[in-house]
Amino acid sequence: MGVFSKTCEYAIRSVFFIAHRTASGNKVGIKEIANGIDSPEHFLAKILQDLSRKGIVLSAKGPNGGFYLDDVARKRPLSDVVEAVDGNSIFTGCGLGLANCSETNPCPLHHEFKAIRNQLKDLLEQTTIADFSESLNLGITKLRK
Amino acid sequence: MGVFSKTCEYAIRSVFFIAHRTASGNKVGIKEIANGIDSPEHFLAKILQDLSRKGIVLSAKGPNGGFYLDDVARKRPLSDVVEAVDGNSIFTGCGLGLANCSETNPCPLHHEFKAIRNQLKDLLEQTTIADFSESLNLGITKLRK
DNA sequence: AAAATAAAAGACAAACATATCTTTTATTTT
DNA sequence: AAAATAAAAGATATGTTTGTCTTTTATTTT
Ligand code: FES
Ligand code: FES
Repeated sequence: MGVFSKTCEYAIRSVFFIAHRTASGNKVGIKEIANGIDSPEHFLAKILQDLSRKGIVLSAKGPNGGFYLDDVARKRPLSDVVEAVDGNSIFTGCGLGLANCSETNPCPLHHEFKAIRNQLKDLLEQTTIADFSESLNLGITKLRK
Repeated sequence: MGVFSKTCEYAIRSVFFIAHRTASGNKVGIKEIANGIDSPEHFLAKILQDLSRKGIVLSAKGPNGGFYLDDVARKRPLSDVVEAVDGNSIFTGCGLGLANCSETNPCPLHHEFKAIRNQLKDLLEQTTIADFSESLNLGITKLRK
C-alpha cells in the first residue's frame, strides 16, 4: 500500500497525461489515456467520470470527443486531485490512526509526523497539474514503467 | 486511508503500550492492551501473534502470562515494526505507483516525493519503541482518543 | 492430577478497494 | 435522418483488509 490509493495514483497519472496530450486545445480518449499510463481502461473510466463530475477534468462525448483540460483546470494544484479522490485525511489525519489529531491530545509521533505530513501537503499545494508537462515532453519523466 | 495500514497503526500503538506497561519485567494481557489502545481484541490478537513470530514482541502463555518486551526488543527502531507489518514499500515505493522507483526512470514527482519519503524513513529508523515511554508515563501523549 | 489462565490457531464474515463487462446517452459526421 | 463515435452509467466480479467467533495448546496454580 502506498501513500495514495491505487485509484488516486491513476487519477494523478491520468491528469498529468491529459495535460501533456491536450496542451493545444485537442482532446484525448480513454483508451489512449489508459494505455499511456498503464491502467485498466474501465476502471480508469470510472475515475475520470468522477473527476469530471467534480470539475477536475473536462470531457466531451461523440466523435473527436474525449477528456481535456482548460486553463483553469491546468493550474489546479495537485492537492485538489488528491482531495477529490482520497479526501483530506492524508493532510490532517493522525499517523497512528487516532480519531483526532491535535496538539492537545497528541499521539507519541504527533510532532514529527505532522512536520512530514505538512511537507507533503505543501508539495501538493504548491505544484499544479501543468507544472510537469515540460519534463514529460522532454521524456525526462515517465507515467508508466 | 492513512500512511500506514490500520493493522500497522494498531501494531505501533500496541508496542508503545506494551513497552510502557512492562517496563519493570511484568507482562500485559491482550484484553488490557486492546482496551488501552482502543482496538478490536481478536483482530489485535492476530497482529500480536504475527509480531511475536517475527520476534518484535515476546509472549508467554498461561496464568501471569501475556505480552512483554526485553531490552533488545525495546531498543528496536519503529521501522522494524512497520516493515514487519506493511513491508518496505512505504520506504522505497513510487508515490504514483510505478513499478520501479528509480533515478533513471523517475515519475514526475520522484525527487520531491523521495525527499519526503526519506524523512519518514529517517524518523522511523532513528526512534526506538522505548523512546516514547516517558511521554506516555507523564500522560503527555495518548494511544487512544 | 485437576482446574484455571492466557496466548495460538482456525474458521468465518463483513466491508472496502479494485477491476471487468455491458448498455445507455450525447454528440458529431455523413 | 442515419451511422458512427466516445463518454456516462449500470451491473457484476474478484481480491484484500478488517473484524468476529470458536477451538486448541501451553503454562501455572491449586
Ligand atoms: S495525534 Fe497522531 S499525528 Fe497528530
Ligand atoms: S519514480 Fe515515482 S517516486 Fe520515484
